[in-house]
Parts: sequence; structure tokens; C-alpha cells
Amino acid sequence: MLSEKRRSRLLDHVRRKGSVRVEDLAEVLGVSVSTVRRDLDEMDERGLLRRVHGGAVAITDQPVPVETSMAERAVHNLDEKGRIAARAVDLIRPGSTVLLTGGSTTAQMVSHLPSVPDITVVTNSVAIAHAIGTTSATVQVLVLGGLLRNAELSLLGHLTTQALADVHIDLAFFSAYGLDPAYGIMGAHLAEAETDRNMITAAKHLVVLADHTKFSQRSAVRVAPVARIGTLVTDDAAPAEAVAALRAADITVIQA
Amino acid sequence: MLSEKRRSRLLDHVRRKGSVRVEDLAEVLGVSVSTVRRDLDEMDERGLLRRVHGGAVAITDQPVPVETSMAERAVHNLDEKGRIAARAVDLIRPGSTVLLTGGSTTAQMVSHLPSVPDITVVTNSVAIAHAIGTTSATVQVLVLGGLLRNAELSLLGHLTTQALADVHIDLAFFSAYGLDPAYGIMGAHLAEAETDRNMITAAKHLVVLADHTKFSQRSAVRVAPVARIGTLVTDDAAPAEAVAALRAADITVIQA
DNA sequence: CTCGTTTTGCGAGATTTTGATCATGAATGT
DNA sequence: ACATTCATGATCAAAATCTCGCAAAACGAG
Repeated sequence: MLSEKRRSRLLDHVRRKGSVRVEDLAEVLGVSVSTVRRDLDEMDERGLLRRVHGGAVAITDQPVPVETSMAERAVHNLDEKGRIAARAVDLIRPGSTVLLTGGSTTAQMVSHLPSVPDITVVTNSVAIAHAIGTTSATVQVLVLGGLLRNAELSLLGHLTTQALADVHIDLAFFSAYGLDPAYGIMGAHLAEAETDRNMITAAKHLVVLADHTKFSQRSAVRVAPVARIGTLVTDDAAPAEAVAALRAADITVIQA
Repeated sequence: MLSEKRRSRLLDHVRRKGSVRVEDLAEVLGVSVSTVRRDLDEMDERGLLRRVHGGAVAITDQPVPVETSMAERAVHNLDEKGRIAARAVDLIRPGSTVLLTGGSTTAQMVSHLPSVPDITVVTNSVAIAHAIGTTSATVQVLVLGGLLRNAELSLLGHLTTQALADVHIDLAFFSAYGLDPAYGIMGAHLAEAETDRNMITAAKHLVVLADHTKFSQRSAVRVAPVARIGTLVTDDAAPAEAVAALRAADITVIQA
């Protein structure tokens, strides 16, 4: 197994279980305890988990970015993700049904949504549903069911896929973990990939949100080929050659 | 078990019960009393609890916010609901799957859940899913899909019902809006009633949570007859004749 | 293929954690 | 006041885990 894949699976285990023992990980992954220790130590360095005697425990940081008020946004400079999110919301037509998949950039769209009349938001993100429910009374929200991934607050699995079948979606917004003009959209975790693929497939038109840092992110998991992208919303700092390549592939690129 | 996890569970027990004996903790956690003492001493050192002869008690250090009389009432009620919630969590057996329906009292159960090992929580409440996701990495959460009722942050409708069909539920906890020993469980809104009925039907055993104020609440919507109730958790101030009537109807009544 | 680098597995010695024992101090009943 | 019971802290040995160095294996470039 690729060492990168092993680390990804290791992190998955930690996040799923909350805590794991070195011995168990070694057995599950089929490697020695030394290797597991080295992996855990490195990921502790990178802040992905916390190393403790005998194993490791998951980090439980605050994953919910508290939205700043609309007024404040109008006065201050919008940050990169905020600008991208605002431009993305411009693409929504009144009366349509849109899918927001879990992710930091899509979450930024929430505060802009009330400006579009009569829309329905479908989402697999508990964070997004919670944010809309507590801030807006006009936006209709439909939550896809599924297993909660604690770290990301997004929903996965069979129930999510099944719920998708009963919903008509005009426009889907997807927060890319990484974006390669040749390879396609990258996902962060294998566990989420299948659900992401299903959500992407369910939409007529796919809008991908990716700030310029996403172009240099590499990952082993591809959730969709480039051809599936309808529109890309990114920022001015996106690599010019990547933008050109995507436009050549008949993709509308918007730079906020 | 990882020592880190053991400490976390230990702290949960202390906070849940308010106070706890060293002997009991040793038995529950499956370690020696020496280990428990060391753990308790360290957590006393860190200010997470207070060590006393024979065991430990929870810290009840209230940061004093400016309170309107309204908020003050809410806090007082919260304490009552908190006790009911704690007793309700005691009913959960390790390894089981429980349903938490949306409601203020069921939401109080969240902070106590990590003390029960290896449970799966099924819920139609975005607030509960959000709360568990941001505070605990050990509790498995499955969210039923559906339309978001913005005011309550609970999910309703066809998708919710459909998702229920794919889940096996050992124990369901329901926050009653009103409770009449003759008529049964009352719901607040007609829109929620059907989904509530379906959730109640899906469970083998139904636990109803209702503080004493719920006995005088009147509503036109009945979501379930009294006979459907398996266990009622309420407080000491519940009307004696109502408690007697329910016990006569073969319902287990717990007064926190 | 050969060389240099990286990754991995192994084992010795150091460190941490744990459970048991016991003298001492604290709570309780008479 | 006294005796009795129980909890405590200290100490020690055993077990589990970690660290570190080293060598074998895997990998990539030339």
C-alpha cells in the first residue's frame, strides 16, 4: 500500500473512533508498530491529531466558521473565500433548487443566500443547515440524511445517496479540496469520495469553488473528471495557464 | 482502553452524576482504584473536578453572565431539564442505537452521551447533530434527512420517514410538548405530528421526557396515545395524581 | 545494474503506566 | 473517648509503551 494512502486511512480511523491504539492500527493497516508510531508522530507535528501514550486521539477543534454580519462584510474587504462565495451566489437563479456540499467555501455562501428570492438549498452539511436555520427564515432547506463525519460535520453514506434520488437539483456547488486542470477535482478523504461523486452526478450543472491554493493541492482521490465541471469560481491569483486550459475545455471560469 | 479515553469517560461520569465514588469508578472503567485515584488527582490538579474523600464531585463553577429575568428563568428550567436528560441517558445500554427527536430536553442529553460506550445516535434534529459533531468524536451520529423547520432546527417530511425505514432503533427519546395522562403525548405543530408519529412507531421502546410544566400544556395535536409510552422521565414537581395514573397504566415513571 | 536515498522493521534500553501492598490518616459508630 | 472501618498516599515491581540506533528492503536516478 502507498504510504500516503496508509496515512489517510490511519487518520480516518482516528477521526472515526475518536481514539485508537498503536497496536490496533498496526494490525489493521498491516504494518509494524514502528511505522504507525512514525506516522502518528508526524501527524501530531502537523496538528492533524494528538499523540498520547499508547495511541492517538482526534483533534476536536471548532470547525464552524462564525459568519460575520452582512453589514460588516459590506464595509470591510471581503476575504478570498468570501469573494468567491459571493460570486457563486450570483449564479443562482430565483426559484431554483441548489445543492451545497460540505466545505469551507460553500459555507461562506450562506450569508449571501437570502439575497436570492425563493430558493431551496439541498445540503449534506450539518454546519450549513445549522447556519441557515439560525440566520434566515426565508431560505428553504432540505437536508440529505446520512452518517455524520464528526470532523467535517458532513453527511455520508447510503442514506445520503438514497435521499438524492428523490430531489431535483438545478445547480450544485462543490468545494474542491484540490483542482488539477488535467486530472480533475480532488477530494480530501476516500470516505467522502463516493458520496461526493453521487452528489455531483445528481446535478445538471456543476459549479466548483476553488481558491488559488487549491491548484497546488495534491490528493490521491479524484471525485470527478474535469469534463464534469460546468463553471469554476476562483480568485485572481489562480495560475494563468490552468485557467487557460480550463477555458479551452469549455469551462466557464469566473475570477472574483 | 486508551488512558486518554478512560479519563474522558471518567470526567463524563463525574459530571453526569455530580459526585462519584472511587470504588464505583474503578469497577465501571475496569481498572484498579489506584489508577482511578491517580486520574482523579490529576484532573483535580487541572481544575476539571474537585477531589473529596472517597471520590470526587463535579465543579459547579458558574460564570455569571448578565441575565434578564427571562434568561434567568430559562437557566433554571435548563437545570431541571438537565437532570431529566441525565437520568434519561442512564437508560441507554452500551452498544445500542437510540433515536433522539428534536426538542429542548433531548438536546440536553448530548453532553452526557459520551459516557455510554459505543452508541449510535439517530436524530432528525440539526441542532443535536451539530452539538454532538462539535463536542464528541466517539458518538456515532446518523442524521435522518428532510425539510428543515427553521425555527426548531428539526427535519420533517417524506425523506425523514423513508430514512427511518432503513434504521433499526432500540430506544427512542421524545421531548413532549404536552402530556395528558388520559389523552397521551401532545405535539406543538401539526406539520411535525406525522413525522413524530413515524419516529415513535419505529422504536421498540419509547422514553418520553417531560418536565412538570408539560402536564398543564394543552394542544390539539396528539402524536401518540398513553399506551405507547414505555418510560416517562420527569421531575419531582410532576403532579402526583398524574404520576399515579401513568404508573397504573404500566408505565415506568422516573422522577429526577 | 549500481549508487544513494527513503522507508520500513527489529531490538535494546529507557520511560511511562498500572496494580498490589502497607503504614498512616480520616470518617463513623458505640 | 475509643474502636472499627474505610480511604489515602507512598512505594515497588511488573507490564506496556516509547525512543533510538541500525540494518534490511524498497525505490529512483543515472
